[in-house]
Amino acid sequence: MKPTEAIKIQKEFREKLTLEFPAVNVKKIAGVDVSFKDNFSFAIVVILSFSTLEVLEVKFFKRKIDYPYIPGLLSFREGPVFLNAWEKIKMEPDIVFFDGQGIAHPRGFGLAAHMGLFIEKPTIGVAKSKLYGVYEEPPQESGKYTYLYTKNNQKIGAVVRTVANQNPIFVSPGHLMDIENAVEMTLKCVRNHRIPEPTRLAHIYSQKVKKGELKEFEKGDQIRLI
DNA sequence: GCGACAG
DNA sequence: ATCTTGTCGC
Repeated sequence: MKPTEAIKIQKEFREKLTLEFPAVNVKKIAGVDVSFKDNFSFAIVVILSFSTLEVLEVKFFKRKIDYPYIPGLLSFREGPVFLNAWEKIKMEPDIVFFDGQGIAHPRGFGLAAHMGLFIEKPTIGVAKSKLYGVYEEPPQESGKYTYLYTKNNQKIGAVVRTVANQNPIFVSPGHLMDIENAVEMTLKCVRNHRIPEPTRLAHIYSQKVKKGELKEFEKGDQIRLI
């Protein structure tokens, strides 16, 4: 697909986003990440308990890379392989965290927003750096944050300090989500690292998968002696 | 034209 | 993202 065509699709589908979080009781959440090696991409989906952050299920999918990295078009590179892995998940998470932007995007349609429409689930974008928007540096204390705005002063996300004196992360809602809930839920997933658990674990697992060091599993699979 | 630019 | 080991710092 040509970039101009992909951009047209983003402008068309952003209209379908719902930036409101349905009042659901969040029990299980998911973290997604994609890694690359040679000519292959490896997508990982990790299911966690929202209250304990315990890992309940891990599934992955490998396929050839068929799209280049183009700023603003990340979902066309990582989306397909993610959807392949998503189909393997047996549990049904209430929220899905992605390693990238939600609506904090040039056309308001980043990876988390795009995938949210596909899977019809509330999604949140958690990026390590900014793609689009203007903001003021948040205070150095953990848990503090400032907002991300478009050039027209429209609020599109938050710049969150998850760990004191460490670089902030960029949080923005995808689909079926709002900024306040996105920030609140993201902070609840932070343990002792800058990156919240869903995305952090997905990243660790995806690194192991491409090295052939990870086996998929789901709760109950654990083999134990005794 | 110049700078910015998720992963 | 990836190419890559040890090393400085909280």
